[in-house]
Amino acid sequence: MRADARRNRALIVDAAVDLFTARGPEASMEEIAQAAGLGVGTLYRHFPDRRGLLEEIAAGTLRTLLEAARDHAARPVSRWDALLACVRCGADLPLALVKSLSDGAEAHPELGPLVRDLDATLEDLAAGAQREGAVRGDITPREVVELLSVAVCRPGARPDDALTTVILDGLATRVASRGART
Amino acid sequence: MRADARRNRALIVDAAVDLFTARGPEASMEEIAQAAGLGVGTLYRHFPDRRGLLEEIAAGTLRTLLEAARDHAARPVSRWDALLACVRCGADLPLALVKSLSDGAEAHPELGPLVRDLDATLEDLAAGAQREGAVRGDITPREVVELLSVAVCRPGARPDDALTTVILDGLATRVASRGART
DNA sequence: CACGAATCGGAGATTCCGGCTCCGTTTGCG
DNA sequence: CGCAAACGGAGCCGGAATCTCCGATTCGTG
Repeated sequence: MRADARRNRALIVDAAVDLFTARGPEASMEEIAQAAGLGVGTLYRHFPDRRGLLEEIAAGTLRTLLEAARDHAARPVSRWDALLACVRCGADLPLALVKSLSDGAEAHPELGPLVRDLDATLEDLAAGAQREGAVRGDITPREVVELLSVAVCRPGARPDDALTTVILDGLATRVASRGART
Repeated sequence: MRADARRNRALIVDAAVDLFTARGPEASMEEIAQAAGLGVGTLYRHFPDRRGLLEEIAAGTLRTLLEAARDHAARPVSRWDALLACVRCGADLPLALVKSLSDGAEAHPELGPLVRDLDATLEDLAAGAQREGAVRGDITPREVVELLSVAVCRPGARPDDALTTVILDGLATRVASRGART
């Protein structure tokens, strides 16, 4: 593969992540090509079609996050800390895009297993955190994970912005005396 | 206006609220007509175009909520309770739709003032609740309102579901001893 | 440096889809 | 009963987005 081809492929992926994150998965191929500073023809030589591009990005993101989650889950730290670590990991990934894809009706068959695995891993951590007494017990692990994904799967979400902080605090057991998150 | 015409108009509005809420403001006129059990022609006799329909629904919703907010603000209750009352009021309104409209780029000029007035009223309440010590002081009133709108402006949001409960708890000052929200 | 192969660019053919119209048919209502 | 108001939905229209195609350009190697 020629050097410029590889460079351009990366430019396309970067531009696509930006646009998809900013404007949702219906950003046009034209826009993406333009944002990458390339022609549409180039875009289509690298990816068969819009879905191909979306799937490559989403699958990569999910794989990264899943690996990170399993990695943290395997560490000898509290389940709550492991969960927090996952939240922090998600910060630099285009999760808003992934969420809108997996929410969106059907399609994207290859994403299903990844989403399922990730959910299972996170729900496991959530249940553990509840058993530890770090997370309130009056909601289901599923709800804990959903809450966290609301916090994290927004365009521009940061692990220490107001929404995330408030959700994490709301999730924490009242009596727990974890240090201030400021 | 003939009786059936009035009835059909109501059917259209109901169907449109449902569809717009469920699928966002790009639901097609065709779908709406079908969901209302009517033909497209009928829809277009009642509303000039898609935007007209959207605006009528959104403006009505905003007016209802604004009036309720001002009403609660005028009552001699704590600002926090007034804010909670507003959240509860929002429960039966199609706020997800309104939010996606006012977020969505430009357009809809007549919605601007309503949104501004509503925001001002709510931020006022939020600031008051913070002064009372009911709401944590480490975030801005603006952020408080944004947080509440995240809680409330979702399809299917209920004032006592997991996300709303967690956000309200996270918003509340830790030391405050408000009664349990279960 | 020169040449062939790989890559690019972007105009435009094509397809698709939703908005809106139009007019023959039906229905309320006095 | 009669007529005006309301309805229905097939289809026209315009625009938008996808993807193709081929001449122009660039890489990199002998």
